[in-house]
Amino acid sequence: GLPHGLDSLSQEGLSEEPVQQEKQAVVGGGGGEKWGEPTHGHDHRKQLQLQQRRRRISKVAGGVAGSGRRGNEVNELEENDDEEIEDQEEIGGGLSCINIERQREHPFIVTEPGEVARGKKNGLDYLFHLYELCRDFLFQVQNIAKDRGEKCPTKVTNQVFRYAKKAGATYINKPKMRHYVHCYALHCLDVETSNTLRRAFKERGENVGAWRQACYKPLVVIAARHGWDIDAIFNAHPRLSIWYVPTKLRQLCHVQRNAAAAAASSVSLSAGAPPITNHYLSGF
Amino acid sequence: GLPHGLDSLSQEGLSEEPVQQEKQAVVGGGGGEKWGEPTHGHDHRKQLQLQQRRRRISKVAGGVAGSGRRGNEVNELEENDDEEIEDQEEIGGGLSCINIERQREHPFIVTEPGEVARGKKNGLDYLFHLYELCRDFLFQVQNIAKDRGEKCPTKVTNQVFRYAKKAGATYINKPKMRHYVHCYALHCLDVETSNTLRRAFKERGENVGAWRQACYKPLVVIAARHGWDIDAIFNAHPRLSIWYVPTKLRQLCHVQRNAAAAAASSVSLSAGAPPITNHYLSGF
DNA sequence: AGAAGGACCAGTGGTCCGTA
DNA sequence: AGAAGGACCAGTGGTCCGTA
Repeated sequence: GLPHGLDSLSQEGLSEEPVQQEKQAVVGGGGGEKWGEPTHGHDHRKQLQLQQRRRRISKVAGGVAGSGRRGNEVNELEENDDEEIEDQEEIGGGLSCINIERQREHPFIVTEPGEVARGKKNGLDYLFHLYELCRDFLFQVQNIAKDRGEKCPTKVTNQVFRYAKKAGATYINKPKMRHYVHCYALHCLDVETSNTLRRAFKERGENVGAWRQACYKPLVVIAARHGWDIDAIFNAHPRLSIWYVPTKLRQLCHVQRNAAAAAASSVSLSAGAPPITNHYLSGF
Repeated sequence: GLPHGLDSLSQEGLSEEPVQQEKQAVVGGGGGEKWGEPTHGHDHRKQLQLQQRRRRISKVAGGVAGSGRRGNEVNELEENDDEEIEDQEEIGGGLSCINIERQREHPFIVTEPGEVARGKKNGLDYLFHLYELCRDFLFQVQNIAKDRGEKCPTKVTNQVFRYAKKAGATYINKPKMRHYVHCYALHCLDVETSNTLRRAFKERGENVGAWRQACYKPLVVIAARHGWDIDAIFNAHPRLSIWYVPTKLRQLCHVQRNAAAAAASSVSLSAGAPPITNHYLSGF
């Protein structure tokens, strides 16, 4: 296994207020492995990031709710959905609209296994740790749902992200987690290869985007060994089964399966035919 | 099992045109058990049912599509989604907007196992048969998805209903199928009880709604025997696992579980306490 | 009154693109 | 230029309620 008991690191340019960011310490399951306070971010007061393409009015009400119009057959069961996790403090309410906190997480850099990122960066062990946190949040949402006799999610859904945010884990968000799912998948399915890749890309000084791209190929190789069924591969792994298979990974497996089949059939037609190369996976 | 080779019955007031309603005979899987031409409906030319609360413009484009904005990383893969199942003929296009065909299915009546409904009615064997048809349509959608390397649905989703409609099975629709899922569940899980219930309700001259309501109780009893896990019960059954657990059934199981637990604990407190009665399940 | 189903709607999966 | 994530959008699950 990897060394996970990383040291606390300097929190440069961070934490001007006691942000409630470790409220998820209450999380059940994986529990106590205190994750060495990485260089998060989101504490520095800064210009409010005013992305207002349309700016919906909704303040994202309810919580672990069902969708659609409510049935009224058993309506004695209706509950006013959970505000149990206390509200985040209102942002941008009063006068000081200009100078309000809303900082992003520090960007990831390619780190070796066990290595903690320096400066305003986050390392890959921390990235993978976020996936474990999401898993814990899913477990909590599942327990609440079971307790209430509601539909129980099997995957990390919007509902889980909403729950995580309410619990104070503001550094978890859907676009980020979905972006790196396949990297986490490689880490789960073949740590050796994942670690080797990390070391190689760090040594070469590659950026996170290049490393992320490179994670696809070994996954496709694994898929090939399992009859190209990437869904089955995800579902068979206890930590991976809760994540949706990323669209691009699914497509790559599909393309490669077809390419492999075409190559095989052309070989069977003319025994000396050259293999068909596929350009999606070149560049590693 | 039940006698499924029912005789063809008179098609009173039906079929003025060769409606393409048996196009799903191409369906793979369960195949050939020709289901005795029940008194469907939807052939009689009648006043166009003009439900226009808002009347969306959309003509329900694409088919087995993914949602959201398309990724452009592997965009050579983009396909123009399936119009493979030919379009239904345009309805309400020209002059004769008034006198156009759009009839509903005949209503269900409570029939015994093996009994075919008389007159402009449909029987319960036919109802259950529709669930098998949906299963076949799901298989087809799954095969197409696998073939294309797309996400593969495990349940009867909107996509499957859309596919069924395109395939000409206009008598299949989501509200109907969802409405009677728990009746089909009882039929799957305990045919004996289901058949007994049908005979009893037919004899008493009860309507379909009353029979439908009565199907809940035996299911809750089954759930009690399986630790109240209605999801597990559905998932364990090959024909049932493709259907979402109906909200009301889930709620009833939840309420009954709590009631049973309360009763048990009150018994353990004072051995002679009266059982707590639950009114959701009375009336059977 | 009893029932079939078009149409609606809140919340989903998916990811783009304005932002820093 | 590289990256984080708010916000968007097409299509979903769920079922109401205008209709016959």
